[in-house]
Amino acid sequence: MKVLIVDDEEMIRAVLREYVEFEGGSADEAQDGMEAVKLCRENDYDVVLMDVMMPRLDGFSAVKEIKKYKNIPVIMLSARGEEYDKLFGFELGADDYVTKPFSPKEVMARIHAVTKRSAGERRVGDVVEYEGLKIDMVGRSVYVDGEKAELTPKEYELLFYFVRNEGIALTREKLLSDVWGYDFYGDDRTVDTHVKMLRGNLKSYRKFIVTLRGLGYKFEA
Amino acid sequence: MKVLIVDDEEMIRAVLREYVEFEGGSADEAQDGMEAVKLCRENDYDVVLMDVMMPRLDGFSAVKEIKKYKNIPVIMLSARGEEYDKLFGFELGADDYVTKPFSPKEVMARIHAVTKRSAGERRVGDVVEYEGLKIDMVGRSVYVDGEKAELTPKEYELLFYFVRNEGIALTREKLLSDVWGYDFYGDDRTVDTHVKMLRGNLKSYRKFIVTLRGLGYKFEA
DNA sequence: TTGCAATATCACAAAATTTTCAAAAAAATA
DNA sequence: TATTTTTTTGAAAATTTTGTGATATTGCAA
Repeated sequence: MKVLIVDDEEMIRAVLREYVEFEGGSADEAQDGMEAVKLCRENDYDVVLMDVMMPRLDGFSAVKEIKKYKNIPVIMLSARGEEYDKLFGFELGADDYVTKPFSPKEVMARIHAVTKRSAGERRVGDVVEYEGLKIDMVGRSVYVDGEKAELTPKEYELLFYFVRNEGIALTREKLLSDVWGYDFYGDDRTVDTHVKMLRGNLKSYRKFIVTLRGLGYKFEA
Repeated sequence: MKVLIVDDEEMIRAVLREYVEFEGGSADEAQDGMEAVKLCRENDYDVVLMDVMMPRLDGFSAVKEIKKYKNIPVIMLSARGEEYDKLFGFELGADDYVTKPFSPKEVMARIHAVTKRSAGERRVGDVVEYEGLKIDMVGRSVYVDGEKAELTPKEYELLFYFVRNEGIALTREKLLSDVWGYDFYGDDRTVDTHVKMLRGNLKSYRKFIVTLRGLGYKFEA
């Protein structure tokens, strides 16, 4: 497995490289987006780990550039809570993201996930349709029977998260920690309210969001 | 939740302990790495908060030592500016780090994050099938001859517990303590009622839940 | 700053679930 | 077979959980 690690902090690169090599992979390093683009043009990588905040060319722009000519899975580093929102604002093709601070163990798990993703699993960049419900995660738009649904940012995030975890039972805690952020300290029932609003906007397709009594919710088409 | 707080400053230990206990957890304290290693050998903690700079045995060495024989999540507490130290800690098996001065709220959030993370690593068997009985623990759904069975939360939990302990004789006491919780104060016969309901929902596959007279029940396929 | 939209909290009614309990049924025992 | 023990069952009471509307708070742009 060949990995490209893009981060301006040498220590982070070193730690990630160590983990990749420990598992028998090899890694190249780039200090910024410009270098990353250049290396990707010259080499074939199985996956790119890309920091967001970097000098010269930032992670978002680098991904955009790389994806123009090569379809390599990209995992973004950083993008916490609020930045998660921005992630969708850009027209990028990141396949996954990891919030800092991350444990290298977690990063490795994501690498394995994106490199051998099974056919049925969803990626951030997919456009999916369930009956008359069309969801475009890159364009950040949702259509209900052909009509554009105006969702709030949280509603988009929640829906996208549901879709990426189709068929999986999700507790309120899991939703709060993954959609709101691991440092969200608040009421469980906040989830309920947002589910209510989201369901309202999905009109007849509210049925896809199933209540799992005593547990939480699940997206099921 | 049981936490081990390792720091040579008594003030810091006290503050952290207060927050842990406020949230219903309990905390032990160690003044240095040596003490921490000793306590970890003797007790089971859910998470360790470990300072880096300490007399006798520093935080890194302590983590290294502890991780040799126990896989406990460790959060490093490091002073600002110790950039190198943070990452070195990661390499040695720290699961997260917090820079001083930290807000107790932040520390608590990280505690929740790492404890959830290690708990989530346990793989719940994906989908199992016994003849026409299909059980999907991840999706929290059960199918009887292709038709979805609508179970109540306790019925799901009970069934999943049975399946995870296939072929093992389970007393009512054991079931109550594991499925209902060790703090359940109530009638033994409650189990019977739930077994009845569950059997009813499993239709012809009720046969898998075997009554062990004078003992309890067993799931046997 | 104000005003506005988005987000979060809360309380309560409605709905669903869990528990209790006692009678009936079944199994074991003598 | 009669007796005892244990399990099954049904039904009501008690409890928990969810959906929703009202309200408070936050964040942000003008």
